[in-house]
Amino acid sequence: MSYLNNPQLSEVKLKVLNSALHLFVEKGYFNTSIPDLVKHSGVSTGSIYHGFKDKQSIAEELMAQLLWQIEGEQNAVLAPEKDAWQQYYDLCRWLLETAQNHPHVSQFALRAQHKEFMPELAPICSSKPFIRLREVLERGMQQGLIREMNPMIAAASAYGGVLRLIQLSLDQMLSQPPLEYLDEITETCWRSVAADTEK
Amino acid sequence: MSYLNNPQLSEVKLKVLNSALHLFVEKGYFNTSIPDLVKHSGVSTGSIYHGFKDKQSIAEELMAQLLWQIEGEQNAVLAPEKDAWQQYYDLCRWLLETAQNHPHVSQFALRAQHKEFMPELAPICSSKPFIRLREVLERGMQQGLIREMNPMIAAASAYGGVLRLIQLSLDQMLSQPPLEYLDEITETCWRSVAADTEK
DNA sequence: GTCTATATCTAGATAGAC
DNA sequence: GTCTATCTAGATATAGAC
Repeated sequence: MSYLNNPQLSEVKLKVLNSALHLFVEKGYFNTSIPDLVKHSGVSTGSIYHGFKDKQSIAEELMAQLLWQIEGEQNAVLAPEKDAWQQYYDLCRWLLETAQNHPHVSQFALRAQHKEFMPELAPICSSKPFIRLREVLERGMQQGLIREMNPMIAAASAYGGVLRLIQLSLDQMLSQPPLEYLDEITETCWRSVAADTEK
Repeated sequence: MSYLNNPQLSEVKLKVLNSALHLFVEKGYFNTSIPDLVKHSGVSTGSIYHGFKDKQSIAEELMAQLLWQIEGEQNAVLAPEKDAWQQYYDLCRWLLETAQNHPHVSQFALRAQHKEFMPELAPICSSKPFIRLREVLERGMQQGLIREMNPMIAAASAYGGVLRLIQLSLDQMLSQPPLEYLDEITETCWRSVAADTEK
């Protein structure tokens, strides 16, 4: 089952967007020509340009769809009654799951240099899903589970390790699939921001 | 003073490489044309192609020069007599310094999707400087300053936060220049891998 | 709405004078 | 070694039949 499956979208648009996700990640946006998309998707040039204004708008619609789907999944993962540690753990599991089961999605959302082909798009780190990652840590500070500190530092430290691990995984630098490291990486990263429980 | 200044290189090659660094980061490799390089460097098309085989080899030589220079600086930073914490701290200061004083260098080395325009280049995380980052942590484990754990996890956690902070800085998401966060981010990230000194 | 055929343009790369 | 002028290929995008 492919990741993109918004029933609002026509069959051809879905085909094109799925091919775009595949090819943009495998070859890069600029190395992917419209004829490449035609070949991979089975949709003709004319139909592509009937559905999309130009090549850039394919990337933009792809990004919008992915963000929409990511946001939905993230909301489903976040159970408000849990404490900050549990929320953090669940979010990290979801991040690693996505990297494992839909590596192209992670790669496009996290690694692509969007500025180069979507100049007016806001950077991914100011997107809703990234903001919610930070919010979990801020709740953790209010709960006393995380020590008081600069929220940006806390976010960089708590999620930086996990995101770095995902990048290493996408670069084939790990011997195991990413989820294998879930407990070890979350416990390790959490220590960096956790309040001292000793005293 | 520009970052690239290897006296082995001819004046024109240096001009071209410095312009390439600037333009590849500002506009991206694929959005930078040879005429763009001509305009920015003041070197003519003919001279560029006299010095370089093709556009790709400009990027390759740029990367090679940067890695060579980075490796030299890293060696100068690493004082072998210091303990692992001090080495880690010095390396992080050097990373943040580079991001602050030569953001284009950090951006090209850390963020560019090299695979897309230099297909046969090894990923940056398997380069010598990245390996040395990991070695410092392994020495830390031998010294008992870092708890025993998967070296990849340790590296992802200890450096992931710092690298993440650098990315946020390059994305203009921080209010202060990166070096301002040096102590806070290193102490925070180090906690994640530090051995328990209590017992 | 979907297709094929094609127009147009710009990039990378070269030729050849100096 | 450096320059200008130019070639050529392949990309995006369009036109127009069905």
